[in-house]
Amino acid sequence: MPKISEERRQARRDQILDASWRCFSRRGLHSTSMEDIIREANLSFGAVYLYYKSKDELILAAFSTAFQQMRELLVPILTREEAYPLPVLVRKVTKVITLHAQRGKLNFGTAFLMGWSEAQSNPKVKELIGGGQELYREALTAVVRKWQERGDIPADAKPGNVARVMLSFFLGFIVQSAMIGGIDPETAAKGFEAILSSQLAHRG
Amino acid sequence: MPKISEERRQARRDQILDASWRCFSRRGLHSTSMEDIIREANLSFGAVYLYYKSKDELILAAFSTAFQQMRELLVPILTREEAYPLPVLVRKVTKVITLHAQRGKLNFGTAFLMGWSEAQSNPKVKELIGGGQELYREALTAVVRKWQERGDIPADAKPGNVARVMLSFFLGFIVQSAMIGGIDPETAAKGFEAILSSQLAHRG
Amino acid sequence: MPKISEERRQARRDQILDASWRCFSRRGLHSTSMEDIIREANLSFGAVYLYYKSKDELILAAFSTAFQQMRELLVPILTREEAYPLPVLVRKVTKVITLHAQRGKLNFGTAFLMGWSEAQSNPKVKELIGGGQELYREALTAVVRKWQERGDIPADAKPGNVARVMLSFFLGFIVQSAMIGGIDPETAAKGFEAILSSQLAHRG
Amino acid sequence: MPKISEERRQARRDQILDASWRCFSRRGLHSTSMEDIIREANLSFGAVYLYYKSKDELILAAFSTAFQQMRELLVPILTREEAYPLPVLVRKVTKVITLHAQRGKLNFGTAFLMGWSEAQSNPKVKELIGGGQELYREALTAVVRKWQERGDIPADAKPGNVARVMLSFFLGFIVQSAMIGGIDPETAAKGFEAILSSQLAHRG
DNA sequence: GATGAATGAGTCTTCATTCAT
DNA sequence: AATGAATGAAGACTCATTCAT
Repeated sequence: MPKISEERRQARRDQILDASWRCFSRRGLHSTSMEDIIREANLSFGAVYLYYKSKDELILAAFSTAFQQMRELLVPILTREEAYPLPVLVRKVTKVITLHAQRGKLNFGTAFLMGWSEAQSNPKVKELIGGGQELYREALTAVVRKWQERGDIPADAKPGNVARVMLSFFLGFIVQSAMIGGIDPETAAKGFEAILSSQLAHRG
Repeated sequence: MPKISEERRQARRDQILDASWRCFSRRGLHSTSMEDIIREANLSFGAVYLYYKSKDELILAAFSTAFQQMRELLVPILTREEAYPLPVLVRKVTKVITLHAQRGKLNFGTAFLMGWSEAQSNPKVKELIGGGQELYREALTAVVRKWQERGDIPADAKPGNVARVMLSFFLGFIVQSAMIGGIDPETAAKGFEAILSSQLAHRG
Repeated sequence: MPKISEERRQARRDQILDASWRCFSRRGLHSTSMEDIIREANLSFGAVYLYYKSKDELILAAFSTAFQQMRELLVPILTREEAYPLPVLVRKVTKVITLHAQRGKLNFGTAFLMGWSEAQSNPKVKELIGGGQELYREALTAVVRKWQERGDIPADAKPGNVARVMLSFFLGFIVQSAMIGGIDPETAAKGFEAILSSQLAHRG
Repeated sequence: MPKISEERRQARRDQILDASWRCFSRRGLHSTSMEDIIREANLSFGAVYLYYKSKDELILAAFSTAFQQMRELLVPILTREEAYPLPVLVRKVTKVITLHAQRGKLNFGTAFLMGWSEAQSNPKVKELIGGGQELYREALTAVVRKWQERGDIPADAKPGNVARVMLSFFLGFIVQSAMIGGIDPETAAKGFEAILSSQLAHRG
């Protein structure tokens, strides 16, 4: 039985993860040494290893919580009984992304880019993040079906295709925000409205 | 004046970059050691350092050429005198991305994710890739203007907003392809067509 | 004056030493961490350090008791008023070694090898074990003298020489048993009997 | 193809092994750090890892060569066409052990004790050393058979038993020499002669 | 130009020991 | 007396880079 409370234990874990993200967003995943994190967290070497068995486990936990936090904000928006119309959905989802990305002093948007990159050579990270994206894709497919039911979208369209386009846009919103900026929820919603009002379909 | 011909010199540089990408796509940027690359290229330590002063320089060159190659394929599509209609544009651009990503045996899609991640902590890479994205955004803005001129899109819409949405989509297409797949040019084009045919705008 | 009874104190010390030997025989002296021992003994870090000031002290105590236990079994055999004849002595001593080595589930034979090795770089252990061996050598010398007195061995032989041969054999019996096996008290006694019955002396 | 000659490569490996043994005999196997060895060999960190992949591999090589060297000296003595009489064999074998143990400044006798101890928790070392001991036991069995053929030893004795006794003695000679000394080839031979001249057999 | 052995600072991780509770 | 979280020095090993040949 631990001497410290589960609460305190969780606080320590959070303290370490927070320090990790401050370091990661400054120097990247692999240029951040355990010593960097340890100093940033004001802990000792041994203390960190008391809570995370290895740097790999720490990295996985860092992504896990970061992605989990955002998922908790997004799921209610995506699974709402009455689906939001497309521009509203775009505005709400990108707002969550933007807010989440600017939590505290650090830019969390970079976390996503790091995660996707890490996933290319780290199977556990790939499973973690890939699983999340598949969940979003399914949720978006359900939204598109609701749009079809109420006649917003042609009934003969494949909802999966539209969901894929929407997911691509949201993922790309993250990339564009982190890389060159100049895009925000309002911009994005307006852009989509213009596309929706277009006569382009007749010329495709 | 170099003792070997410029031609031969360029061949060696390409040989090193090819080997680098084979390694990078297998193990990631930072888990790949110079020795990995050197062995993959069948060269000696000294030889590689004769062509690239450091690993950082090699990484920069690797991204530079990789992104340059794709840009050469995309620019003609984006700057065409008569702008392609949106679904056609989507199909053509995603096709280039897909083909470029599957060049040779290695998955080049991962290269983008690695680049974006590296950019977060490597200013030179950020400038290189960010500059490219801004170029694409400008080119897309020009395309949107043409759409407006011919009445495809409402004249009062800001072309930059639509360009941002399109760029987001293309970037996200890369992410989704590399992370969970299940998306291809046809899927993407069909998804956009469904959105264009929608009545959603009236409910936003 | 200790707050817990001396009896209880000794029980705790034994509990720790037993756990130590279980660990040592599994993983060796230096691959066993204090935590291994603490977990094996079902105690806390602080508890162990209450009884042994350091790992070195614990190691010394572990060897001390292990060698002490065997000495208590061997001394009566070696100091018997009427010395056992050589083959009988061999059988009795090796039997004690064998039994002691297989006490409980763990192979105690390895304890000797570990002790000798540790002695090479740990003066206190060297003194402890070396002192014991010198005692055995003296006891064996006394036995040989008795053999001479009753005419078993030539009177002009140096008893110390014979004692040294016998001690070597016993020590080597431990080594051979632990390393490759295939030797037991009966084998050993039979081997010695064959040597004793030989005509080899006349050809030396 | 290596730039340095195989000869030079071997010299480096020997240089490292020599330094290792100087360290091992001073501080023991596990209290010797790679840095100790590196300093002793006047090399750099990387250089040692160029020749031995890990500390474990270095330890294995150290034992392998140490035991190999002695085996090359002992085998001719043990496999001689006309078997040496027992006291002569004892004198010759123990002389080799003694000389080998005092090669250079360091006491190689400790190497054996370290090896046996290490073998208890290191399967590769156990196989290496155990295999060697089995070889010696077989060679000694062959010697005993020759003794029987020429009538030195009773024909009905099992040669394996006598060989086991002899092997035990030789192994124990190493232990006794390293631990308390006071034994040398002459002492050992004299002790055996006394035993061979005894009347003990009749009282066993 | 080309080679690859050598360098050594830097990395992750372990573990004996302490001390506030 | 007892606990176990915390400490931090020390260990094995890696790897970008250099330079004698």
